[in-house]
Amino acid sequence: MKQETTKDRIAEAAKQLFYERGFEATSFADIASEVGISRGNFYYHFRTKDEILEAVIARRKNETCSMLADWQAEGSDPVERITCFIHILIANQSKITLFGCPVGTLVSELTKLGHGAQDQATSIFLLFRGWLCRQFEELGCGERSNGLAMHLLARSQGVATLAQAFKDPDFINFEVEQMQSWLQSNLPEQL
Amino acid sequence: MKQETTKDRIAEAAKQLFYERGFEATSFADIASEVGISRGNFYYHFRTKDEILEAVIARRKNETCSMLADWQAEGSDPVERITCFIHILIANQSKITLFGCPVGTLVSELTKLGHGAQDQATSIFLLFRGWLCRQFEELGCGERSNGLAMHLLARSQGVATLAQAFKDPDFINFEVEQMQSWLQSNLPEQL
DNA sequence: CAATATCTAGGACGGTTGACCTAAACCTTC
DNA sequence: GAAGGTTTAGGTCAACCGTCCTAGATATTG
Repeated sequence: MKQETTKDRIAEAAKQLFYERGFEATSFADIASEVGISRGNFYYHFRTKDEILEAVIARRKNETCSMLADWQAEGSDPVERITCFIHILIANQSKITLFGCPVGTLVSELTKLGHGAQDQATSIFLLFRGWLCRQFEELGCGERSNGLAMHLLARSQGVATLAQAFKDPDFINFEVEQMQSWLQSNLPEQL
Repeated sequence: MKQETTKDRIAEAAKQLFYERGFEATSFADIASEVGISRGNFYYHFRTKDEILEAVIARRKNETCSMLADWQAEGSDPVERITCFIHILIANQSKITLFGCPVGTLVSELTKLGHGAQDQATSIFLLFRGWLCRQFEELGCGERSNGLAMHLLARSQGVATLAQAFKDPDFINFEVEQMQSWLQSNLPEQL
């Protein structure tokens, strides 16, 4: 692995700030001061704000890919793997309570801004959807697989939105349990 | 009823624009040109942007209140009333596909901005939650009522978020059906 | 050490924003 | 139709935005 470049540090800081404050509300100056560099230097690495956004989305996509690959390796059972997905909500509980889902809120903002990068952001959702779909197929859910994947994705989004709105991390625990029992009761072949 | 004042027209236009483009991304000039008045006149009616935001939220709260009251009047059966709630998703299908849920996206943006009006916006969610909770209580769900209300609210939010992300209005129909069958299978006393 | 490529700092630019002010136009009600 | 409050139009302001430029610092290589 290469050493962490300044460009990486900028992208990482931007990722965090876009998540916490939103894309539009985050200025060059905000990111620069967060990284501890001047705005001019900043401009050397990224010429436009859209370039930063692209880098941030690419970063999130890479992280998602490797996370999904990890889960694929860990659990031999698709049910276990899907459980891994459900548990992101708990792993990121406090951040979600403060800022919602990083992907969902970004997609929503970009859509409202009419920003061209909306599709790129949505493609992160597509990664999850495709991966989940494959898990359900492996479980023998057949044609229903894609619908089940979307359903699970939607449930997660709803939980994140309400947890943020009501500033209630416990709601996440509550709903995660329900999602897991839903998963058990939706398998095609019961024991 | 009083005649529609300029102040009302401004608030209505702001409500629409805040929904479609977001609060931060909407400027005074945008609203003024939408209403067809000058920025100066605009400032006469609302001194600050926060004042407009308050008016917009108050407007949404009033609309929500009267909508809930209407549902209370129409359906004598709590199940029918809850069905009314679920069907907002279909009634606003195309707008939701374009801009998401007006309440959810606003709350999320205000939270990220650290805006003081976040609680006011969340109180719209509270109206729905309280009303739904009362319906479930009337159905005899007892202590579970609040959890069921939150669950339904979360489901709706998730559906709105994904429908917007994937620009897929049909997903709304698909999930609405599921929510209705969920409702039927969660009643305390089956026939 | 010299030469070159890479990185950094900080200032300057047009443009837009929310906010504010003043003067004119529009109603009332005597 | 005069007086006085209400509404409107449009200009001004400082602050900030994304963008761009240049000169100096630092690192790399011959």
